[in-house]
Amino acid sequence: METGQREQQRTATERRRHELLEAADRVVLRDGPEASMNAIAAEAGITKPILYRHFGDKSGLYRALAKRHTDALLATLRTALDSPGDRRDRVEATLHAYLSAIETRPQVYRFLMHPAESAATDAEKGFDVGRHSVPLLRRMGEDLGDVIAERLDLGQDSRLTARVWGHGIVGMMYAAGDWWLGERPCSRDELVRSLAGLLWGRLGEADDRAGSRGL
Amino acid sequence: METGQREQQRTATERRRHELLEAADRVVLRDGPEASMNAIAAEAGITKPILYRHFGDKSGLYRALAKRHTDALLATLRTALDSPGDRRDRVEATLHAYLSAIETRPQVYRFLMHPAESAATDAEKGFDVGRHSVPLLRRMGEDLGDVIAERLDLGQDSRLTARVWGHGIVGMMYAAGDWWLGERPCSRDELVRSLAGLLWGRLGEADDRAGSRGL
DNA sequence: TCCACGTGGTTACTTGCGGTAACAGCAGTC
DNA sequence: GACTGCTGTTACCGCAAGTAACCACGTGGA
Repeated sequence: METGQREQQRTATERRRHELLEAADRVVLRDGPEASMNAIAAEAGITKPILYRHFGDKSGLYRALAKRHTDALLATLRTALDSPGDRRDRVEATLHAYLSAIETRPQVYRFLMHPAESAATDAEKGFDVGRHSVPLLRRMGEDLGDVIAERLDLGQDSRLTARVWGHGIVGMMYAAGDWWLGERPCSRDELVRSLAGLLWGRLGEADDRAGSRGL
Repeated sequence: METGQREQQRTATERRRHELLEAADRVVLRDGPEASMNAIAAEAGITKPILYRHFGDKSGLYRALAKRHTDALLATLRTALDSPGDRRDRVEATLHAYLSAIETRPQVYRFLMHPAESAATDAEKGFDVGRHSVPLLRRMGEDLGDVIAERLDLGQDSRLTARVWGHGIVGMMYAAGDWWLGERPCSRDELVRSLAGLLWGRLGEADDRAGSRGL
């Protein structure tokens, strides 16, 4: 009755990798993205070279870490995007989901958004400039663009418009969220409603202030 | 007939500082934000300690550098915001100004947006968390929020709504611009029109695609 | 039984960068 | 002439990324 020994063997290295990622996670969430490889190795109870065997270099480790959190966040947003209600309800639910995520785990958020990356480590230098790690913002923008494209009819150039909007809306959510997280100028609900109002065209409808030259 | 010697003396250090910034600029634009202090010093024809005397530390130098470019960009945007035409014309002109700026000098843009910062160098640690350098995105958001607040009447909570919109619109411009700069999926004009359409409420008005569950 | 070998682990090193200490030349000023 | 304040230097510290060389041990043939 072989208890799948060879299969355990096969996945042993993956499980080890997973454990190392858990340790790295703990350290990064405690010390921020500038956590040293030494510190991470120590947290995992081992020494540096093993980390390098598993992840190549620091940015490799960070990419693996970022991927986990990014996948989780994207899944959450997808769920919100499929919530019941009309279109505006869905949009507001998605904004809520995003803001709630960054609010409850700000360290994760900081790590994902400001990884202090570098990449372009000579190897791919001059090869694919600017294509460094396809970070969270891009992936969210692409995903939202896909959803918009498949659900909305935007006339001619519909696909392109959907992508533009995907990235634009994600950016709006990002910058407003980042600012809000730092200053906390209002409740989450107020923020969501203001942003939804913006997306629903209140900017075009608003009255000029008396005496101003108009925006 | 003193030729204002003491005044020249007074500004001599500032002029030196300016020269050093010029050199730093050249190196950063060539090597990216990870340019070393040694490299910058060499470009300026001097050695490291002088840089440190002038700017304190690396992030000090980077802040000085960023401030110059940020001020310039903000002035450009202000001008566009004051251009003739109706509100939508102004918004489109501003989007054009921004995209044109990042298009013509992408290295400057990358440097400003992804400075790979760190700050919190023990001194202010635990003091003013997250207030690290007030980067470009924040300043643009604040500025736009001010302009909106002074020119538009947004009902109750007008000031707050204006700030939210300022940051939101800037973020939209940023993320869409970043994506566009990397992929170049369309002309600048098409991008501007798509974004303006988004801001003018086309998202709320668009039809659901046949057979989809609706966004 | 012994040997080869992959695998998880270590110590000890190199390289390079941010940052600093200590010192030297050279104005102008009391 | 001594003092001050600027220019600049060489030479160093500390630390983090990344690597080389080596160790221990369980397994699987010959």
